[in-house]
Amino acid sequence: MADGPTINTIAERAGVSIASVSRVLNGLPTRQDTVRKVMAAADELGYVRNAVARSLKSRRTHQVAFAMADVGNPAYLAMLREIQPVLKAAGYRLVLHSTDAVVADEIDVLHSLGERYVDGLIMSPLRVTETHLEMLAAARAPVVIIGSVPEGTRVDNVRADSRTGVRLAVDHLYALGRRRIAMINGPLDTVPGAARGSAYREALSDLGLPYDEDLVQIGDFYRREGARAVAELLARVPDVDALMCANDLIALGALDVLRCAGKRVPQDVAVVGMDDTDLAAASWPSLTSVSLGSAERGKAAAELLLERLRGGDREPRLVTVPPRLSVRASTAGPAYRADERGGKEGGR
Amino acid sequence: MADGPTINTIAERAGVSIASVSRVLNGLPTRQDTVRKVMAAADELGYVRNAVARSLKSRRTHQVAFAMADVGNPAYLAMLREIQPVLKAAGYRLVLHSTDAVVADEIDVLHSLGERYVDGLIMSPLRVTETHLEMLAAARAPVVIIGSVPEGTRVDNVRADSRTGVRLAVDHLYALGRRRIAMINGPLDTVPGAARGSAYREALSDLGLPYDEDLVQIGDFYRREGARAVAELLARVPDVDALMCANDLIALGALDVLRCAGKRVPQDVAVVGMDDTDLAAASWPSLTSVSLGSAERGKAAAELLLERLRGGDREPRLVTVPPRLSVRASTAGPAYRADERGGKEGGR
DNA sequence: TTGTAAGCGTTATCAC
DNA sequence: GTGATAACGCTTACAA
Repeated sequence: MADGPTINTIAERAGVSIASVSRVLNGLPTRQDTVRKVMAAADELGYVRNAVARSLKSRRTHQVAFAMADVGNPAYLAMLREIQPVLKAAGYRLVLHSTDAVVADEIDVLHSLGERYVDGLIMSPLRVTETHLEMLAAARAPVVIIGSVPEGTRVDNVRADSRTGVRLAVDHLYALGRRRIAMINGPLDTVPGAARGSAYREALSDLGLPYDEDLVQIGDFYRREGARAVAELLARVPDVDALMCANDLIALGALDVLRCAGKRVPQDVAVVGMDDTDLAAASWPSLTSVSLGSAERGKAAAELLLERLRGGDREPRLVTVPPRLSVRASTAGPAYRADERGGKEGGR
Repeated sequence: MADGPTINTIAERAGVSIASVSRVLNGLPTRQDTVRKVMAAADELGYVRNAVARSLKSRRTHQVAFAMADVGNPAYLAMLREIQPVLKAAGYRLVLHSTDAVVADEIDVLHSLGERYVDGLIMSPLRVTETHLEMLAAARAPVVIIGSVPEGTRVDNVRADSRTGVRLAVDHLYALGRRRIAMINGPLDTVPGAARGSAYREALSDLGLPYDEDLVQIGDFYRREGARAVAELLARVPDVDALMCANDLIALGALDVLRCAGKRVPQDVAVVGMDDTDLAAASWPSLTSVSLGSAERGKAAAELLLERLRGGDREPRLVTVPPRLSVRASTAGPAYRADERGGKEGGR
């Protein structure tokens, strides 16, 4: 692990100036003879360009940061899976931050943009505070936010349409004859929690169903929390006939509890998840889920950022990705059709 | 997005030299008055240290790369989930590479270590070639390999014990009375494929069972490939009574096919997966799976690397993580006990 | 305690 | 074409 060779080392060995070395290395017009000498020296020394020095000079790091709320959530991983190859193809490295949905950590990431160790940032905050907005406005590098930001925020923004998404699900449940449709949500002070909660209310009202507070249970976006929430709900409303869960993890928790409680899914209680993650296709019964287009959002975000990095000094853009309902056994059963499975996975 | 302030800007504004600014910023002994002036100027200007310039000077980037074979494989994600916080706590950023198990990409990553954009690398190659070994030997920064490397390779190495892992599974199946235990494996030229294949053979022989080539089916480590492999196997050996699958994705594919074929799991065919990913707990029937300690391996790798980065110029170390069998419904059913579920998930 | 100046490894602008 | 030389933004002797 000795000190690597620099252009100085090469220059000495090749008997030319560092300027010439740099020229050769960058393919600028140079006499053939010089080229040969430099290349030979570089080869022999096993020279590799120092990325840090280049960055200092060029003011570009060829790195992009992706700050996700939670490395454990398959929905964010789906984004990551799309972001990674897009950036890679464009010659950018990916710096991964996990903020664990802690606001302070997100602010940290935003602040650290000033350190200029990345050329841009894709961030998917669970909550958007005043501080977020201030820092966004002052950001010294382009940022793309995945998730809704307040109107008028001057930032590239990719969002899901959870309103339509929830409506797809609720309409589906309604069409199946369900009338006591409960909502198991995450914290209401999160962006998705708030959006999905109000979308549920709206969807019910559009169907002419009453909004019944007893049918709403707030937990958190984890499986165990979901299970707990559903247990509470069941105790309170034993005759619930459908669960609209704010994400797939909650829905899996719901399945656990329903099974324990001896409820049949979907005969007694139909269950819908959101995000349409790999888990939805793998679970039993396989889970009907609303895809909010995590993958597409990731891809769109990466592309917006690249565009910006390529110098586009355009107006901030808003991309909205349409939702899609994947109907599976947890609502459409009991007949289970094998061909509904196996369509979602991809990776090893 | 104007040019940010530098220590020069601050120095001017505070009426001191850049050296003083640097001193204050680094907490070196300085007169109170100077400290105040510098801090005030820095505050007003919204100064943030330039990480690139610091790195060039200090020769440390405070970045570590993790090169994983496949962002889509939950086993690698489990590693990532452990690696991330360990590095973060130590003040390192995580640069994520996905090599898609392409050897050339892995070599690229190894090569790019010479660019010195990271202080170290954790890599989990699916195949280990001569080139890998050469580049490892010549690497200009510390590397930790997750996965087996040949004896004598001078590199920190964290490995799973797939031999014991496979044995746990095969013994379990044997104890359940299964005698026609098939192996559904991935490519034999991969590190895990080779290890798991020979471990299967050994486990059988130790149990006094014959090794029957008909019972071995090679596919790939994906769900769909797993399904295909199992379909072929079933056509050839209809009376197989147990499937030892080389990973959970393959096992999920197996479940798909068995269901289609009208086989009951586990009554007709018992199924065991490997890696014990989240999917194993979520699937139906829930999947008995051998944990090879992905999470622990990730953590161990991160810790080894940090130790090395902190200057330990010690001998290369080998850490082996013990496997653990998680018995679930796909072998122990049909009785399904709800408390077997919900124990594995964690993230949102 | 403070300022001057020399790097860190590049790229890029000059004269020659 | 090529070689000095000056940045890029920072840290750190060394002098004052």
